[in-house]
This record gives sequence, structure tokens and C-alpha cells, in this order.
Amino acid sequence: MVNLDEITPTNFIEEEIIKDLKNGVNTEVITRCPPEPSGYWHIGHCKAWIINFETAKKFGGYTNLRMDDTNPTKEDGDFANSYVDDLRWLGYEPKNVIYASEQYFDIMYKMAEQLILDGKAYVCELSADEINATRGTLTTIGTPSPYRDRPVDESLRLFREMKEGKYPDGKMTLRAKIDMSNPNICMRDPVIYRIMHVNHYKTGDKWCIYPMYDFAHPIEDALEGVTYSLCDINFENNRPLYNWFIDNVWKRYPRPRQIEFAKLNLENVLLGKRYLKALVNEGKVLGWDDPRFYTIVGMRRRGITAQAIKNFVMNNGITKAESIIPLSALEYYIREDLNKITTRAMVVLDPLKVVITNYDAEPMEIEIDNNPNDENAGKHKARFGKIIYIEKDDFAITPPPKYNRLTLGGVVRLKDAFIIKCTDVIYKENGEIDYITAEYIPSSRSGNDTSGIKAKGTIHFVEESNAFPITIREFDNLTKPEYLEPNKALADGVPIDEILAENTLHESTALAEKFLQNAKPEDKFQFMRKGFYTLDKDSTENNYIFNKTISLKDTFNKK
RNA sequence: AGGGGUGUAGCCAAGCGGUAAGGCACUAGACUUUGACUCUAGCAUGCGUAGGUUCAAAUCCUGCCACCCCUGCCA
Repeated sequence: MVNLDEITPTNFIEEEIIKDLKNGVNTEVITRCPPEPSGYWHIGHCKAWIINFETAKKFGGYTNLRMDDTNPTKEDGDFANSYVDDLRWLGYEPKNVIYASEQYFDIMYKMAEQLILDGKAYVCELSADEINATRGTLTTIGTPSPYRDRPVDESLRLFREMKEGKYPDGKMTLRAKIDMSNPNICMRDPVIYRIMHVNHYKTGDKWCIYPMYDFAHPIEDALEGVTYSLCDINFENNRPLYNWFIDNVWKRYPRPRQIEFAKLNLENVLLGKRYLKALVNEGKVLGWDDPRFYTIVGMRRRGITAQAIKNFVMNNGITKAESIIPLSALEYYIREDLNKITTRAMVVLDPLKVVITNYDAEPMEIEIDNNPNDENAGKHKARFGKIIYIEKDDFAITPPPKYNRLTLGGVVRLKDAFIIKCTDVIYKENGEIDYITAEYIPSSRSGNDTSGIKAKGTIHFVEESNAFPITIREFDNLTKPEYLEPNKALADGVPIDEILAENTLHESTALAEKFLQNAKPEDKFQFMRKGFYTLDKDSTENNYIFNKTISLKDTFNKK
């Protein structure tokens, strides 16, 4: 345990925990990460896992990863396997990795039998439609099932026969006997076991009855010694039921405590398994890890760091108020982290050839700071020479106001090299610029400039012998900007093709410093004055593909 | 006889009876061999709304309004 006096709560959940701990209601903070292995995690899941892991860590406790695999029709072992890696990438190590199906189904079954014995559960032979029809509505109470008061031993016999496979799917269910007139519909005799003759990815055909979430989840928490079950606000209505099962099945105190928080919504971000799946299947994206997806694997491939995601989630605050956060809020943390950790490189995305007419020697070596904000980052070597390339938009014949770059007859500093002066523009037959010529100022070498010449701007460049072509992939938002809540629009019936923006993946070639040939997939760089990029896994020895994570802020072009 | 939640700036969010923190975004400006980073300044006479209590209310009380969730043998 930690010293409570040294902990400053940063959100209402921590405040509640501190109260419990000080009152002796609980003595430790054990949380859980309970995914249903049925899909790829996205940024919304990240928030839930981050809260559970960070809260436990703050109080000296731990977190379990538990596959909440109680519905074999939806689940798949491949997902379960990927979650440990995803968690590790996020920087979290679960204390235990648990498959509810494998470890808890036996005990949960026994507990269900005991519930029947206690007169608090019964086998109901109403069909699904009949159950729905008798559940009542939001404003009217439900009517009891005709099987509600059947003898205990009859329910017990039937339940055992259900387990033995004597009945087909849907024939009967086990229901908790709670209160058909409760204003909270969750409490109107919820189904807790249903018959499913389906092969489970973990338990195979051992079971043909499976517990429902509402029954399983509180018991799983209790069995594991979880003290705080931190989940999203969707489950608020289920909390009385959660407590009911603790009270009537577990019967021990203190109860694990469920506390809910608002889930994360990002403006203009498409989530939702079925929509993403459709895009994957139709080949409209690169895969589940498409960098335009805000899945964990997608963000990772895009070059977004786990640290940025964590900072974003924690700094945005944890409350119960619903919110939709603009992407710019996430982007801030992406840039902040990448700025700290990336090596700088000079890459010319849209090259313009420059011939230095007064330099005829072999290319000379220059040195580039790997990260000017980090003294320990070191330097790497690059070159200056007769033939160099600069960005097309770093040269203008008729410059816009306050233009700091190269103009005909003007000067500009080449980063970590020399000041050059543009002397001429050579055109092609079709009227386009072929190349430009310039003279370098020998006495203006970076770090040893005695020229006395002031250049207003500094631009990046690559020297011909030190450059190699790379492929650049840039990504636009998958959905049109007017759809701030794409999932809501989809739910409202707007067709997905209407929501999707066109041409959101752009491939181009660029000229990069040769040291980038040492890059490994997921290595991250800042292409100076341009943005942050990461090497894509599709890269080969002959084709280096860099994904653009995000651009640098640009206060010039904005104006 | 509906219940459970949430409303503080464009977006998040502190605040817990003593006179509206902070961040993002935005706007100026400084610095800069990245128009990045960093720095400085600006940005709610008002806290969904109407009353009430109080010397004092975003905070307490009452009414009203808006939005979200709940009628799966999903989680």
C-alpha cells in the first residue's frame, strides 16, 4: 500500500477510492481490464484500460487482463492473443492473464445452482419473444413468468438437463428472481444462463450453456479479488444488478465497487467494428492496422506513440460528462511526444534542383543535430555539394508577403551548410522551371560564419550523392469533416459511402538523406520543417515507405 | 409508476459557501540556422434556467429546461 497522505486525487474516481481506503471499506486497489475478445481495440478501449491500469498503479495495486469470453458466437482466440501485445505496447503488464471461460465457468455454474437452491433463480421456458413481451416497458411494470414460482428441485433438474445438452437453443433460460416491477429494467428477472450449442474458442464443446455478462462480470471480479471495477457509463444502469449478484451469490464483503466514467469520443473519427470491418473486407483500406484507423494497431502503424495516447487520456480528465473531443487535442500530445523523441532528418518532398555554380569540388561532409532539443541525441553526417535539391515551395519568383525563403537574386541559409544566393532560373520548353542556379558563400559555413550576410530564412535540402528516393504515404481523415460523429450518422442511417471522404491515402516520392536507410519499421523521425514520419512495415530494401504521422504546426501557410 | 445520469468559454476541465485554476484551439508579440520547439500577453462581470436561503452562491434549497443511457437469450 501507498501512503494515502502522499496521494493527490486527480479525478472523482481517485477521490472515491481515497474515501474508501481511509474509511477502511477497502484496503487495496485491484482493477481489471476485461475485453470481450471480439474485435480490435481502438482509442476508446485505450481510455478504459489506461484508467484501470493507472488507477491501480497509483495506489500500489495491480490489474488483471481478463477475457470476458462468455459468448462463443462472437469471440475469437486470435483477438485474445493480440491483447497482451497491445497492452504491452501501451506500457502495461497485467498481473494475471485470465480466460473467464476456462477458469470460471465451473464455479459460476455451481454458483448458479446455489442461486436456484436459495430460491433466487428459476428455469424459465418462455421464448425470447415472450420474455420481451412480458418485461414491461419504460413506463409500465413487467408481468411475472408463469415459471417464476416453479419448485426449486424442478428448476434444478431442468438447469442440469440444460447443461447436459438435453434442450435445443432458446428452449429455456435460467433467470434471476428479482423484481418484475422494478423501474430499472435490468432488475426485471434478467436471464443469466442461455443455451448455445456452439463451439467455444477456448472450451470447445464442453459447455452448451453460457452465463450472461450481468451474472458473470461481478462474480469474475469477486473471484479475482478485484476491488474497483472501472467501466464506462453504459453500465451505470447495470450497477444495481452487479451489486445484487455480489450480495446474493458471492455474499461476502466488501463488494468490489463498480465506478463508471464517460467514454471517449473523438470528433470526426470512425470507430465501430462493423464499419471498419466492411472497409477492410472491401479493400478500401490497408487492413485493420490502416493508419487512418484509430485502432491501436492503426495508430501504432501511423506512428502515434503510446505515451502520447496516455498523456492525452490522462490530461483530458476523467469525468462522467459526455464529451466529444476535437482531434486537435490528441494531435497536440502526438506532436509533443514526437518532438521529444524523434531524430531529425532532411527530406525533400517536392524537389527542385539547384546547381551551385561556384562549387566544383567533391561533396563535403556536414553535421546535423539529431535533436536540437536533446543535448544527448548526438549528430549525424550529411553532405553539401554542387547539385542539391530543395523544396519547390522554398523558392519563389514572385514571393508572397513576409516570405523568408529563396527568391531570384535573394539569399537563404541551407540548414547546417552555407548561405546561397539564387542567380538564375532555367526553364524547360514547356515553360516549367527545370532547375535554378545559385552561388554559395564560402565564408558562411554554419558554426563558422564570417560572411556578415544575414539570411532571413533557413531551409532544408539534400545533396545528390547523399540522397535516395523514398515513398511517402500521407493520410487524410477517413470521413468527411462535416460528420463530426460518423458513428452516430451511420446509426441514423446515413450510408457509409456518403460519410467517407474520397482519396484519403496519398502516395508520393521524396528525396531523403541516406542515413534513413538504417531505419527499421516503426522508427520515428522528424522530417525537418515538414512533419513526423515513421517507417512502414510494407517497406523493402528497394522501397522505403514512410507514413506521415502528423505535420509540424505551420503558422506561415495558415495566414 | 418510469428509472438512472450529465449540464462551467469554440472543445476538454478545476472548483466541494469567501468572490471563476489549467490545457487544447484561437489572436497578438519575442526568440529561433526547423516559419517547429520555447517564451510573453490576450481570451467567461459569469457557471443550463427561474426563484429562494445567506453578509457572501458555480457551490445549499425548490421548480423548470436541454441532452445521454435503459424494454438482447450482446457486452
